[in-house]
Amino acid sequence: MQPFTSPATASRIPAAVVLRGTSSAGTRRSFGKGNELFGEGGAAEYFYKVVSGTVRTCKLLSDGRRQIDAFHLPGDVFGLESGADHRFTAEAVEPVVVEAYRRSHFTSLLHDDPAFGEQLMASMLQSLERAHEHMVLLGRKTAQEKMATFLLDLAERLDRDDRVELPMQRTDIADHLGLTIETVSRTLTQMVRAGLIKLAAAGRTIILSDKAALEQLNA
Amino acid sequence: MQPFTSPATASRIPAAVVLRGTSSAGTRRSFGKGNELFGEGGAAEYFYKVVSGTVRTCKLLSDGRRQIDAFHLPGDVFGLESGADHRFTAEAVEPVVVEAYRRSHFTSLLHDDPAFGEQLMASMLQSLERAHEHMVLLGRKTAQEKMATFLLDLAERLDRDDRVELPMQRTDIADHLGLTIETVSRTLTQMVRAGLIKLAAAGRTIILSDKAALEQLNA
DNA sequence: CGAGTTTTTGAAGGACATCAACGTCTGTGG
DNA sequence: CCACAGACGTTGATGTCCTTCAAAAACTCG
Repeated sequence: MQPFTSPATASRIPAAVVLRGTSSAGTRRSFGKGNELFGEGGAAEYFYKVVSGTVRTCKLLSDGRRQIDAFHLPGDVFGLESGADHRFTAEAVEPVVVEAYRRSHFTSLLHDDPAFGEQLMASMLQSLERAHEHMVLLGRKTAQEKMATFLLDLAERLDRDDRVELPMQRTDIADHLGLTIETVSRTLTQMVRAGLIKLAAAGRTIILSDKAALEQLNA
Repeated sequence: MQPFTSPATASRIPAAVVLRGTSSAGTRRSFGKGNELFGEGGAAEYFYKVVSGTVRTCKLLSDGRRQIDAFHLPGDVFGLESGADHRFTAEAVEPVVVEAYRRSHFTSLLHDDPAFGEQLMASMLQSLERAHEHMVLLGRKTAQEKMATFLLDLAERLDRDDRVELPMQRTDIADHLGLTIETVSRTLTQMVRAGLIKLAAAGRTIILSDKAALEQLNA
């Protein structure tokens, strides 16, 4: 249903975001567009921090329905598990560079490098907050509201004021917002007609022309 | 839209679940049915561990739409925040006893009592996993599937094999599953007719008569 | 340029929501 | 103990937002 896109595009290594406040560095790794960083059920040997690019983490139901629980942008940490196995899949939305940390070092890191431990705690708590926020979106918002929230959030996380370059395609957005690709497309078209946004670069760039209106939809 | 239920019912203090693997204990507190433990936006001075009873944590949209992100049962930890304020509201679904920990002790606890710190980490990671699982439910499951998942999960967490005593009312279930109260009711009725469950005790007890079928719906 | 992929648009249908009324349970006071 | 009021839950009729099915348009990249 959701075939993994072809390997393609080897990735160049861009400006590095290094680990803050600690000396212990992870291993750097690159992944091409569509490649899997780890799969649901696989051993959770490492956890990751995005250096550049975008990662999606998702879960699948037996019949192929997919939920993308988050897109991870540079600086974000993901892949930490309480059990031995990964509970979701992580894939590169676009060419990605990550810093990988051994999970086994996790506990010892916590003790030896309190600063690092706190940073991890903080990023976990942030993930949790995002998850909570996203549950409101999935459970209680309309398609328009979902889209508005998504665009505003992305703009903020990408440090863009009113122009978002989408790293992901419509299918990904749909599976993130709990919609179909058609509804995503239609909702965007409606927003264009309503003057809330403008589409550019083959729909991959979105200009937030009426941010106030979008924020109102954000409820 | 969602009026907080009347105070009522003062709570008796039942068998205690104490903090495992550490000497540092929190402060014990009781809350009556419907009472607020803390509110969205309030200072996050404490975080909590449920001793007995059931707590719901929820978020509200400006127009009153509500999303209950989780029900917390005995042993569960909730209320940890990365920022200074609570990002959601916590209320007692039924009379509740909790153990409250000062958030300010959080960091020091982490250093002084590694066991406690790890336990916290683990419970945060568990929350995160539950959140991910719940996002799949909210974004991609049908009403029937949502209900099946909810019932099976609750049965497991309550250590019940095939009989669930619901601590919460239909409205809470609806706001947890991203449905309306009517759909919750209708879905239960359908399941009764299909022989998957039986209702007892004024609909507050649910007997899982065909667990296999429910698990199939659980996808 | 042309094949494949991604996105958009259209028409029709369905799952769930909304609006409305009725039934049932709980607890309180006569 | 029973009656009654208010809360909670169920059921019915109707509506709508989003999905599904289908096809065309736009874009990508060899």
